[in-house]
Amino acid sequence: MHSIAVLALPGVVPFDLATPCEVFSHVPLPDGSQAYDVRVCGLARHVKAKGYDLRVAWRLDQLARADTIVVPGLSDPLAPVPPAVRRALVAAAARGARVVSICTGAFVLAAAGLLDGLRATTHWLAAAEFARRYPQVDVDPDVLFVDNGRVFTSAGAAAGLDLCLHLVRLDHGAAVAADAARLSVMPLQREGGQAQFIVHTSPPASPSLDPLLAWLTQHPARSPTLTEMAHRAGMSPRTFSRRFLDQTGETPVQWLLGARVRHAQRLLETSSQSVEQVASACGFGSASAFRARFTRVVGTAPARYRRAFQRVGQA
DNA sequence: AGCCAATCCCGCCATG
DNA sequence: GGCATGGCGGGATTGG
Repeated sequence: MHSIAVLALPGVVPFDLATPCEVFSHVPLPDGSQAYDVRVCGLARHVKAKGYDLRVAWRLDQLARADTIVVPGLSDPLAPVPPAVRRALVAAAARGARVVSICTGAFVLAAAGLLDGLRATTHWLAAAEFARRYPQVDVDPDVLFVDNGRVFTSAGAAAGLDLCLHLVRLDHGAAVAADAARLSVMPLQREGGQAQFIVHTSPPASPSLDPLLAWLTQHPARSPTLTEMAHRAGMSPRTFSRRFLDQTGETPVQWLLGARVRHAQRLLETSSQSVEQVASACGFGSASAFRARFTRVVGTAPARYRRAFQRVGQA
């Protein structure tokens, strides 16, 4: 089983600590077993966290055996990193372990020199200070996370969730990741997702679906057939269907419908267009088809959804 | 609700 | 043999 060590240093942000623990602890594989063994480790048994204290079960030696090491954010990112922690992180990276930071955890990775010459991200409020302290790191505060192959960094707290799900997808495929995302009630890819994270691993040898997905999200009213989409992606329809399922966890038409409904939700929330106008703006041929589809996916009819959302918005 | 035509999806299998 | 591709057929889904 893939082992994950989550590093709880003094001043750890509980939210960032909880994110990898929760996500990786609930990844059921098709055979019913759990995909990951998660262990929280610290320098000492007692760890002072932001807001409350923790008692952790494991020590720093876990970093020597874990396949993946996650470093959550610290409430004081400028706090000096103990030499023992730096050494353990360097050794782990040297033996090929995957190293991941959430939020200001990037400061710890940078202090260990693991981000030198790489692109990285951190919480946007800390990005300027980060750039000042570590000019050898190329920091980009405008993405959810950065994938450097063995080293991963994510922006503010919620982006840690995106990154954890990204790792599940790398390890076990989009279908398992989609299940994990559903357990977290979290979209596997956020709206407009491709531009929000950066992957710096070697480019895929085969043609990618990313340009097509970007084009589809930019033209929500188009209704391309599967054959058209396949042609646009440069593959045969049969191969396109397979690759699409592998990469997104959904079939092409399922994904397209989901994207349309998400777009419709946003229009209902932010515009005053009629339901009929929203329907056609989202590529539905008729308002009745739109209403039926929307209701099935969201659980609420479009007009009711808008009223409910506007009440929440005023509160 | 139900009908129909179009389209999609996915197992199967031949091919390279 | 393993592997990805892509054509085919028919049961499932979708849209009108």
